[in-house]
Amino acid sequence: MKKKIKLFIADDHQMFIDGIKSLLNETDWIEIVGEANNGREVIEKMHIRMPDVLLLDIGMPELNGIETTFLLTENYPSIKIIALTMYDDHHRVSKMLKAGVKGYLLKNTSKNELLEAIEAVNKDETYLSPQLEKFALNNEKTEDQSIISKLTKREIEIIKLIVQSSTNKEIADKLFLSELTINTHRKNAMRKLELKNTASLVQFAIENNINDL
Amino acid sequence: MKKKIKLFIADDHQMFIDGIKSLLNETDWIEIVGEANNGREVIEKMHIRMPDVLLLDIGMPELNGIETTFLLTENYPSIKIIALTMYDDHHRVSKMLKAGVKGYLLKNTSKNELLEAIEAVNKDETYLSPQLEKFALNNEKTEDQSIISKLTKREIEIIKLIVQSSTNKEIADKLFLSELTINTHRKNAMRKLELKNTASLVQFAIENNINDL
DNA sequence: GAAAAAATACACCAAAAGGTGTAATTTTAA
DNA sequence: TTAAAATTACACCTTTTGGTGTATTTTTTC
Repeated sequence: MKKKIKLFIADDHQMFIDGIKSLLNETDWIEIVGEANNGREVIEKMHIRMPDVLLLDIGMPELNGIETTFLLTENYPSIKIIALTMYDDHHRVSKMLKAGVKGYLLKNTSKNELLEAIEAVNKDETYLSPQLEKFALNNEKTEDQSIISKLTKREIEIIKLIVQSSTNKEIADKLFLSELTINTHRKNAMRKLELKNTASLVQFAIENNINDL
Repeated sequence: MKKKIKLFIADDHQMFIDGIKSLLNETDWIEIVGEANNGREVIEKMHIRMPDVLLLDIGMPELNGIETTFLLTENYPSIKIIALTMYDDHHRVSKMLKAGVKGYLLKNTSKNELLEAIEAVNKDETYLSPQLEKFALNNEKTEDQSIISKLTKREIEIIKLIVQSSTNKEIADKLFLSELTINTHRKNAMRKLELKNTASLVQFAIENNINDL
């Protein structure tokens, strides 16, 4: 019999962890060596029994997925991380892959896919949820040609402040710029994103996590 | 041996369903008789093998938790529903209890709590996650004194459309009302919520899931 | 069936946002 | 070391939002 794969599970929903544990205990080639409910806890517990594979929910509090991944791959380069997410947030995939994850799974996939993913990343292969693969592919060549990348640094900065309910005047005061300049950036950003008003801009920003860009 | 409790699971994350199934299969007094990934599917599949208890994620697409609960308790008054949620959205608890759920569980609780909840509701008792009980208690007297409950039906309807980036004029056309009326509702809602502009209104609406209210 | 709440609609007016275009300066990258 | 991109700033003008108040009608609730 082949050697068991040592697995660590991190998710802020204990019920989900319990479920996955039970699910994986049905196999004889996976052993669960640890669990955590947030990023900080992962960092703390990881070294106790070093896992081969880490199932990491990227929507956890305290430390988010990207930060945790960076910290972990720095300290434990051999760890294979599978990012778990609820949303089809494909714009994050490349970011997470760059941060060092080997797999990217949506939670609305089935048991079988999970097992496949664990097996694949353990062999140092990359595994993406089928729904995500198409994005990853045209990602190879076009890198990050998402509409967001058209925005300049200043524009993103200003959008963040708009989402925080600041008016142009307030933003201008904060950044020591003319209110007219802020308005120009705001309008330019909206033209690039093809958005028609503040409501859609805020929506867009939240959906696309502009805030942790 | 006591009769097995027949359980139906509804959650939009297949992986979660698979986990819970495996978890519950470890017990000998629960039998899973069905599963679904959205509210509509629950309605369709429910009658095939009538469950005693329904585990219902309230954040599903197609039909949300409250709507699904209403439909189900109307057609199957004997069904015991346990609402599952990720967030500590206590302002929804009373609403869901009124809609007919017998239990309310947060996903960040453990396996044991889940089993306790299933057992309790099957005996027609009410079960709430310990974290929620305090809210339910002062809920008895203060009902739902969340700031949201100050909003009228019309105001909520209009906020939803604002979040969808509609202008007052567009909303007026859609609802066959005067633009001035829409503006009045908008301003009244904002005064009640103590919000100063569209950006904060959209933020608030998204954070508080106004959309499935 | 009276009182209260909600929905409708307006006046009047101020502030903010949004559309289009020009232009000088600064930063970045080829 | 230039060409390109980004940042800053303004003009001119329209539309949309937002604040405060009044008032009539409709719906709910006690």
